Amino acid sequence: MPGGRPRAFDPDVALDRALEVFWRQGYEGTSLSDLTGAMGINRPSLYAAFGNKEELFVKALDRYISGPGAFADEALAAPTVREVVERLVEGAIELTAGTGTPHGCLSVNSVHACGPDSAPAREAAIACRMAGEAALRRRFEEAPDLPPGFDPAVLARLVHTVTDGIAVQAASGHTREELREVAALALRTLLPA
Amino acid sequence: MPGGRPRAFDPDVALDRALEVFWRQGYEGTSLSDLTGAMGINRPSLYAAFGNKEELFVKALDRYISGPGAFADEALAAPTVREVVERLVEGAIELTAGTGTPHGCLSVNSVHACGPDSAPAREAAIACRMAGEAALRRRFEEAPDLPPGFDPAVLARLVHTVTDGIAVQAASGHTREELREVAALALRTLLPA
DNA sequence: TCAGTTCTGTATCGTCCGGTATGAAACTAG
DNA sequence: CTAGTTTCATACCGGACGATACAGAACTGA
Repeated sequence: MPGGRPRAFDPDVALDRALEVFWRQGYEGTSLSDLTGAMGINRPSLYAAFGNKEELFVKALDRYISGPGAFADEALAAPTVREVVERLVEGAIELTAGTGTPHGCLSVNSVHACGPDSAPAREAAIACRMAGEAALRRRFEEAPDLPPGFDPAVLARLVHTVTDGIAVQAASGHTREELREVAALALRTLLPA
Repeated sequence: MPGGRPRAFDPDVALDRALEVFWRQGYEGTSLSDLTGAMGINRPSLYAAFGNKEELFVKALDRYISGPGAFADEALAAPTVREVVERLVEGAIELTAGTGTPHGCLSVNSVHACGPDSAPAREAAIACRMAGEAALRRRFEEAPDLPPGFDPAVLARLVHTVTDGIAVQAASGHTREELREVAALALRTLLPA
């Protein structure tokens, strides 16, 4: 029972590099050469470690959700409905228009990978999005401070719609400060303090 | 001075077919074979009539704006700020989640075509979006009924953010009815009647 | 030392990509 | 009918795509 030749790269950092490329260029806009170049490995190593382009994307998406996108789950623990929404919106702005990371949202981006060969990546992104929206709805359903006349499911969908819109605006060049103004107006009209 | 062999296809119809393909599959997800197949013409005819893939996309985007997307300009003529917003949001829902057309928004979709070869298409989409947002801002700047405490530029950006979000939601499978509930909540909190 | 195993590097596979050369077909003007 | 012009249809271009075969290198256990 042997050990074999050891890996010359760290799969975790390689996956982080892959995530960064998918985030910046989208699933359809990213080639294997882009990936191997950024990951610092060659093709057979990529296939041995991550399967293929689709599986690598799914792994990168998981890492995106549990890394840069972790604020979304954490926000649900905030004590009030307003704070939950506030932290979600602010987190979305930081995620999609912050410094040091590509502009836009990997998940929103991947929803728009609708070419014939991109169905698996697209469906993985949609599944993530549905799960996030369902969690937000459940949070509102159990909220004693939900304002009267607010349907939990509709509010969750509206918040999700606004964060999606923020991601699109960030991807098309709006700055963090511009989006903060938008978020402030949305918050003060939707849930006056 | 001659006439030459007459065209065997109607360029307007062919452009509409191309628009439909770009709308459904995105710029990066659409190949020339997809286009020629849907347009019912062959490659040299496409190049002679429309230039190349990029130029064809820009022409299709123009048609999208002046056709299915014409509600956006028309909405600006509504008498009140609230009606302008109402018509924009309802038009966005109909455009992106209506029947008989692909789900999602061509312009929002194209913002996410961020591969190395898609820069021209992406920039054309962004230019369209900026022009639309600027027109909305000017409409609000000249509105006597703008509620106090509302910055015209920020309101325009927020409305645009919501319509962008609606497009993303539609692209990821939400129905027209679900989005109507979202729009109703957004409207009644943002601009109470 | 050497068989057994795993990874690396190169070179390549077949396919599809966007784009075009070429020649026949279909028209107009004389 | 012919010359000139434009479009159509086929067949093809070089290159990039995602994915892999293969051989040598680097390790473990005996």
